[in-house]
Amino acid sequence: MHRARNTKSKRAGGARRDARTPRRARHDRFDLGSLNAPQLEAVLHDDGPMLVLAGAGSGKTRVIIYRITRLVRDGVPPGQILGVTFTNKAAREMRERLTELAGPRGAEVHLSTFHALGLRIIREEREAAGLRAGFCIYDTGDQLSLVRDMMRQTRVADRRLDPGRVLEMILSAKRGRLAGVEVDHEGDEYDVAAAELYPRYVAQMRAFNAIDFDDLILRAQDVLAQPLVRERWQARFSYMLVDEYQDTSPDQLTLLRALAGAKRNICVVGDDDQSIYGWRGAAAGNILSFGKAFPGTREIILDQNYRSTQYILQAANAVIQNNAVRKAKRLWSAGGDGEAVEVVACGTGDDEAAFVVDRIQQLLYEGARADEIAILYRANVQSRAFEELLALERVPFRVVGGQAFFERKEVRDAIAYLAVAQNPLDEVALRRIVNSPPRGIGLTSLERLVQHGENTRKGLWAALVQAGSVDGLSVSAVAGAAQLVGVLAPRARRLRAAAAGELSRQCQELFDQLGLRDAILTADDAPGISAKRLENLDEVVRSIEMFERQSPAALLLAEYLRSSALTQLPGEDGEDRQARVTLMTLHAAKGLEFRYVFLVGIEEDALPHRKTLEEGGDLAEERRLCYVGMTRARERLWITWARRRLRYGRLQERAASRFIAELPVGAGVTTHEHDTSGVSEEEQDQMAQDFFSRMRDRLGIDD
DNA sequence: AGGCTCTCTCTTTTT
DNA sequence: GAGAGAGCCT
Repeated sequence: MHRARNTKSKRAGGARRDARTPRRARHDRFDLGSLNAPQLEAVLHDDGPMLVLAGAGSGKTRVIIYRITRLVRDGVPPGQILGVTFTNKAAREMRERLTELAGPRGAEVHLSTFHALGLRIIREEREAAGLRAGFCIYDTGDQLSLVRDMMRQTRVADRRLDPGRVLEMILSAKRGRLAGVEVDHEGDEYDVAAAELYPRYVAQMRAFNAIDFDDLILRAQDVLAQPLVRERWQARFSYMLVDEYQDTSPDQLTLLRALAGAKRNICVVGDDDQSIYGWRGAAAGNILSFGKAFPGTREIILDQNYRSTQYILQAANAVIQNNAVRKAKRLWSAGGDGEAVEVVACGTGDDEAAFVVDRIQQLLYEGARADEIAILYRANVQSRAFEELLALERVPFRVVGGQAFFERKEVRDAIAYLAVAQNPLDEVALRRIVNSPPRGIGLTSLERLVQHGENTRKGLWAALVQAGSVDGLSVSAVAGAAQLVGVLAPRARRLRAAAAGELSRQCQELFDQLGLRDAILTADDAPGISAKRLENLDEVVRSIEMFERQSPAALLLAEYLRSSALTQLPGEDGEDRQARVTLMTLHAAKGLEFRYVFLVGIEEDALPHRKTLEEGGDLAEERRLCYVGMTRARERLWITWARRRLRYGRLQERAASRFIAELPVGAGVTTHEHDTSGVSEEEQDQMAQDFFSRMRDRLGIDD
């Protein structure tokens, strides 16, 4: 095995990269000879369950694509193959690479997210799933609105309880298919509130003909519990492949088992060391006990890494091996050692930002592209200091994630109008739009209408239709209701029946008639803002057009609404040709790779996050997060922390993360100080060395 | 109904 | 220190 030189020129680095990243090659040609032994074994495996433990950068996706292509080449009808991913993005990527490798037949393979798969089953088995036609899907925002409304209405919890937390409790009871929420501690307001609201939540969802994201999995599971239905679906898919298996929940596993049936041709691919979504229901245990769920499982380990240098892998391995419960594997690479991983102790948060931005500028000066560089952190707030300095220094950058997407009120409103047109029982949507744009129906009037709707058992929409006979409404409210009903009712039927080609036009007309554009223009936002919001509104109509073009004609509106709940509308800067430095959370970075990576703010309370430590959370998951971050780096990795940091408005003393102490300093990892507050270099070095020997002592690690 | 001030908290996030 | 949300005031 040749050892690439560590220090030499960019050219060497470039050539080496080409040689060892065949999986990213532009035109991947089907060539079994390009696979390593375990990869080949996974691709050639015939029938029966298989678990592929794919370490970071081990060519995981490529194995999936190759396996599918191989099955198709061996005569399996592509329509009989089901590939399941977690995100739309992953599904899209897989589709592209598959069509490239397998040709047009690759397009016939079913690739979908878990939730889209659930929806498909529920849609086709709607009655068995206990739903009426035109049912709608509630996203997290809708769920929260519902919980807030319920809290207001029942008064059970009108004090300052966090609706999100109440919702979380309701959902976890629902996931566990419990009859109710248990009141563990007599006095606990949250227990009491959740116990009271749980049955109401279920009843409301039923009344609104709505299901939430969890229901997509749970109801599909219910439907498949019926033998005839199950057999039908089992017959449809003869081979299943599941990506990112470490992120599956127990419910998803149940669904998979039902689909796999007696054939058990199920291949799951994942990495227990990259399980970082335990907090949202993923069961890392799924991957560890896959062999129990499917006896006779063939287990394959992909531990050859094609991404990072030896030093980076050694450092990452050293950290992750401190996790007690994991599948033993150790990433290795045929590449060279590369440059040492640098741990940088900074004086303050400002020093840290200065160091990172300075290094970035140096890299750019040496010819690196900005999009080969990433700054990764635990929590979104940590991006601030880096954003500011990068902006000041005019280094192009983009911040991934945050919220932004969510709060496009005008988009949500427009969609809510369509949702009501489709399903007048959808009261979350109806409440949202009833007074937006303003029609004189304030909170008091709305509550009266809701009450009337409940009393008559006909719902809010019916109450609006007969607003004239509802007690205690103001004249303006009655007029407002009449106006809303007058516009929406006659259009609703035509919208529901609209075929491809007319739906988008009709929506546009509806929006105009409702005065959505005017409302945006009248609102006294800054001119730039209202222009943006108008654009967003147009974007809605455009997305409907897109949908019309690629969908079969029947029930277009209902399908559009459901699919828009499952796929985020495209962000603003989809196509951006300029190379930019990427700033994002460690979570968001999973699955990506960069030539140069800065892991910043690696301090106690931040990387093992305070909350995890306090709330008896999962320290191992924090360590995996660190591992995920480190393994994003191809060539160079910096890990930085600050001794003092301005937080919550005050200067805080900080300690390096315990994960830093787990690094093999001296063996491909170097440390140094970056403190501008006037300490001499010798002192700084001494401090760093002292720090590490103290840390090692404390943790009982040999030098 | 809307705007203002006070108070509280301060992960991660896809579907 | 900053943003969100509740409550109070006009």
